[in-house]
Amino acid sequence: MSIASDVIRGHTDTIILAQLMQGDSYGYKINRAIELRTGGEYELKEATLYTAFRRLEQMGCITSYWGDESTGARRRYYSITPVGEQAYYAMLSEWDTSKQLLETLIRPHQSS
Amino acid sequence: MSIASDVIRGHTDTIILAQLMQGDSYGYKINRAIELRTGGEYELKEATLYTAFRRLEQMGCITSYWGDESTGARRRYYSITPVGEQAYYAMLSEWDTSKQLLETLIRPHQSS
DNA sequence: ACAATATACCTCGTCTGTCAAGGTATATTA
DNA sequence: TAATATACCTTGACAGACGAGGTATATTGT
Repeated sequence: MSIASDVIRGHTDTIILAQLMQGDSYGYKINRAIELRTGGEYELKEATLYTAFRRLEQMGCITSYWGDESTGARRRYYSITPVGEQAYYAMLSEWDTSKQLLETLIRPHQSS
Repeated sequence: MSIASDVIRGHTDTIILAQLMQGDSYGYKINRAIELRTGGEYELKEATLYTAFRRLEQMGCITSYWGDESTGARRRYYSITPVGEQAYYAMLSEWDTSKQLLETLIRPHQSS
């Protein structure tokens, strides 16, 4: 993968919450959706993904339940909570702020 | 500080190199310049800053030398190398790519 | 029939970057 | 003479990412 993980780091939660804003989903599908949306350029590592689920659930941002698939592998579905929605909007807002800040700091500049 | 460090994380090196693209400078001054440019919204923690200097020097991106101040505290100046300049441009390019990618992934969207 | 692949979940241990807390030393200002 | 500003530094803890490993079911190819 071409994108350094340190640049994405800290956005994993936002990415997952963005997916869950569309409705309940499960790990594997979320990762496929991410892959699809980025044209195969990016996907979360499984370990990262499931770590994030645990973290988000503990923060009260998501809840989970087992699907009732009668066939195939079992799926654990995740649902975003009101707390999660709030957190999501806050993260979006913070992204906008820090994006501006970074643009200011990393572009060539002169004086001071 | 209002900006979550995890969002900035991974950009420390780029920020420092951007400063050094303007010419040689030293730690304290670089941090003051960052503070100035962001209107006081952001500054690197000292431990982070000096860790980054060590890392960048080891990567061959910067070199350092002691200033010849006859008064006041001694200063260690840093200079960006050709390797560092190349790395800087690569980081800028990666920022553009990952910024696009993130925009795609974190904004509200429908269907998959 | 059997292997390979896809779907789907999970954990453990390591690595890396950040940073709180602590330290040193000199110069200026109150 | 105490506080603040300038200027450097290290240590240890912490958190997030992820490589490597594991389990189990369903489908597809040969």
